[in-house]
Amino acid sequence: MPELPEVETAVRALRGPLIGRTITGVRNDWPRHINVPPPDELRARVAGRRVEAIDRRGKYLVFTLSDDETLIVHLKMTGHLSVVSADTPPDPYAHTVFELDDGRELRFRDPRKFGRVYLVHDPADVLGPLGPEPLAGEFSAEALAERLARRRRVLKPLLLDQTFLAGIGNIYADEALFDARLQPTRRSETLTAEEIAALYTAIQKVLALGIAREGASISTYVKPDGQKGEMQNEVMVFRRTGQSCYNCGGPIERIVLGGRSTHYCPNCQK
DNA sequence: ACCGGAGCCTGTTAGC
DNA sequence: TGCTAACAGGCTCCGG
Repeated sequence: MPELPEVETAVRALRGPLIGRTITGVRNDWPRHINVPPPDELRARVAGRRVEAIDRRGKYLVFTLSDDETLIVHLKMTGHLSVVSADTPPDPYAHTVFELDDGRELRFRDPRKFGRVYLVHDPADVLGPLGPEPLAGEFSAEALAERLARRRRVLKPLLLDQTFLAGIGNIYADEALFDARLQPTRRSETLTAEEIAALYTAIQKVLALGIAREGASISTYVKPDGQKGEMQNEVMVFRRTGQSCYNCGGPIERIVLGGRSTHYCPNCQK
């Protein structure tokens, strides 16, 4: 469920309680939650390591540990990270738990079990295939145009392709396309220079707004402290099927593209 | 290169 | 109200 703004919100909230802490142990009741290495090896390599930095790349959380170890977490659909006292009642959905040296623990709650944990020496082993960060300074409208020129794809699935751009998911793809006034079914090679500029601006705008509002609590997403974000109040089309477009008053439509629900205004988006 | 469909999981929601 | 089917903010693999 979490996309770039939700993951960024989690990263910012976790730095305070985690940076400087030492991980003393790992519990796991669903081995497939740990992608690499095998759970026993991960436990051995993580124990005694200190959390030195927490960053985000696309939808991944990246924990830089001491001794050249990097812990990477992807929340997928229902993942949630929180730091709580170790005597907090156990959570049956917290399939992977990192015990800390201050009597607290980092819980990776994940009812659908799609999330994954990685421990690597080289973060590129996991993050290598990702496309550019949409909010990074070096990502320009020209860079977007250049990447678009190399693809011939329907816009919506292209925006969801993490090797094209990192971090956009279903909410922010629909919202960016509405803001750019582009039909989700438009093909990437048909965009004019003006439309590419509008898409570039729209992507930056909706992602920045999502971060400012600390994520969209439309389904199950909550911040690490359990509180809801505010981005759900700013959504123009996502899951507004049948409701009135805030721009023209016409009904928002829902179609399926690339197997994903897609919401748009057929009147405003061309 | 790109597209559609199945699969991974389980909880919630929509519809009859 | 109750049951069932559809749906879910992600991503990978496979065949065409």
